[in-house]
Amino acid sequence: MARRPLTKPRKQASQARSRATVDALVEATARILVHDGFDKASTNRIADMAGVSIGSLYQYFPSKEALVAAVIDRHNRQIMRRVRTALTEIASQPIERAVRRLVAVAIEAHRIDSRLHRVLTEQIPRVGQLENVEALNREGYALFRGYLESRRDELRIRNLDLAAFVCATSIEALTHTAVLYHTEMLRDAETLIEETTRLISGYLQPSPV
Amino acid sequence: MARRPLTKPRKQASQARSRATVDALVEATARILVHDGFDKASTNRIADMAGVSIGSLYQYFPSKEALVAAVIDRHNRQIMRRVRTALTEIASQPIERAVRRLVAVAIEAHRIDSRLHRVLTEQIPRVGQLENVEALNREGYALFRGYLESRRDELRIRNLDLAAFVCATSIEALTHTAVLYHTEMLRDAETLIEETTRLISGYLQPSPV
DNA sequence: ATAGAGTATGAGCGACAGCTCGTCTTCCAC
DNA sequence: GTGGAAGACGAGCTGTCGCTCATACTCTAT
Repeated sequence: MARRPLTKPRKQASQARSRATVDALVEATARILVHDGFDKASTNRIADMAGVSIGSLYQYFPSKEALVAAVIDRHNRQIMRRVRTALTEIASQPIERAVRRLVAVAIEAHRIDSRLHRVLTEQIPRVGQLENVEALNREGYALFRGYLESRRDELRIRNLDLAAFVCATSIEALTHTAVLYHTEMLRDAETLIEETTRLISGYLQPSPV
Repeated sequence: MARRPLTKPRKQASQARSRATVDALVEATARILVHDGFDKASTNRIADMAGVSIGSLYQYFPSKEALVAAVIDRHNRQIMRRVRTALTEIASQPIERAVRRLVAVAIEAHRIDSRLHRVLTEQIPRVGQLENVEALNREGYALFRGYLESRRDELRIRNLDLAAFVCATSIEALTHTAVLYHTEMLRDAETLIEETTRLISGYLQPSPV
C-alpha cells in the first residue's frame, strides 16, 4: 500500500484573521469536492476559491490530503453530535421505540449535506482517514452496545458485541444506500424506517411465544 | 462533477501475441493496484510491470481508467458467476436454508482476492464504473427477488422489491464489512453466518404464532 | 517470397500538480 | 510608537503524469 501523506495541520492559527483564512480554505475545499470531485481539487484552485494565496494555504495545511481530512473531520463532528444526542435520548426507551428513533436519526444524519457526504465516503480511503472513521464507528458501536447492555434481559442474543455489529452495520448500510443511491425511497421514508425497525428489533427481541 | 474518462477498449486484440499483451497489462494493473494503490499506478509503471511498452498499452487501452475498468470487470465476472450458481442452487430450498447458503456464498465471494476487492471497492467511484456495479447489484436483486416471488406465500412482507432491497443490502454490508475490516470474525465464520441468517429469515418469515 | 495488416517500441511533449521561499503587510505587547 | 511575531503573498521550481507518433518488427494469407 502507498504511504499516506501527512494530514496533520501545520501550525495553529491564533489570530482572528488567520482563523478566518483556515475556515475559508476548509469551506472552499468542501465546495470544490462537491462540484468537481477530489481529482480536480488542486491546492491552487482551493486557494483561489478561498480567496487566499497558495502560500497561506501551506502555512496551515501541509498537503491537499490535510485539507480533505479537515473537511471530513468537520463533517463527522456534525454527524456524531446528532448521533450522540439521539443515543442519550433513547437510553430509557424500550427496544422497538429506540430502534425506530435511531433509524430515523441515521437517515437524517446521512442527509446532512448528502452530496458532500457522498464524495467524502468515496474519497476517505485515499486520504488515510479510514482509521479515524473507524474510531467514530467504534464510538457508535460502543454507545449502542451500552444501550443494549441496559436492556440485556429483553434480548435474545447474549453476545452483545456481535449484536451491536450486526445492528449498526445493517442500519448504516440501509440508510446510507437509500439516501445516496435510492433517493426515491425517501419520498416515503416512513416505510423505510418501519421496515428497518422490524428487521432490527425482530432480530434483537425473542420472538413472542 | 468531473467528466469521466473513456473506459472502452481501443481496439480488439486478434492475434495470440496481442491477447497475451492485453492479459499481461490487466494482470499488471491488478498487481499494482493491490501493492501500491490507484494513485501510484501510473500507466508507465503498469506497462513496465507488464513487460510491455507504453505505446502498446495505448494500442489497447485509451486511458488508465480503462485498464482499471478491465480489472473491475474481470473481478466482477468471477463474483457474479459464484452468485448466479448459488441462486440457482437454492431455487427450490426453503427460506432459512436458502438464506444460510446465500450468506455463506456472499462471504466466499468477498474473499475472492479480497485485497484486490478492497482496492476496487474504494476506487470504483473514480473510474466511473459505479453504474456497471449498480447493474450487477440490480441483477443480484432481480435474481433474489425471483426467489422471493417463488416463496411468496411463506413471506410476511408483500412488497418484494423492498424486501429484496433490505435483505441484499444487509447481507452485502455485513459480509463486506466482516471480510474487509473485521477479519477476526471469520475465524468463527459459522457464528457470523448463523446470525446473519437469523436476521434475514426472521425478517422475511412471519413470526411463529 | 512478399505485401500489408497487426503488433510493438520508447523518446519525449505538453500540461499541470504539489509545494517552497523570499518578500511584503498587519497585528499586538510594551 | 515601534519592533518583532504572525500572517499573507505569488512567481516559479521540480517532478510526474498521461499520452502521441514516427519508426520498426512479426505474423498470415496469398
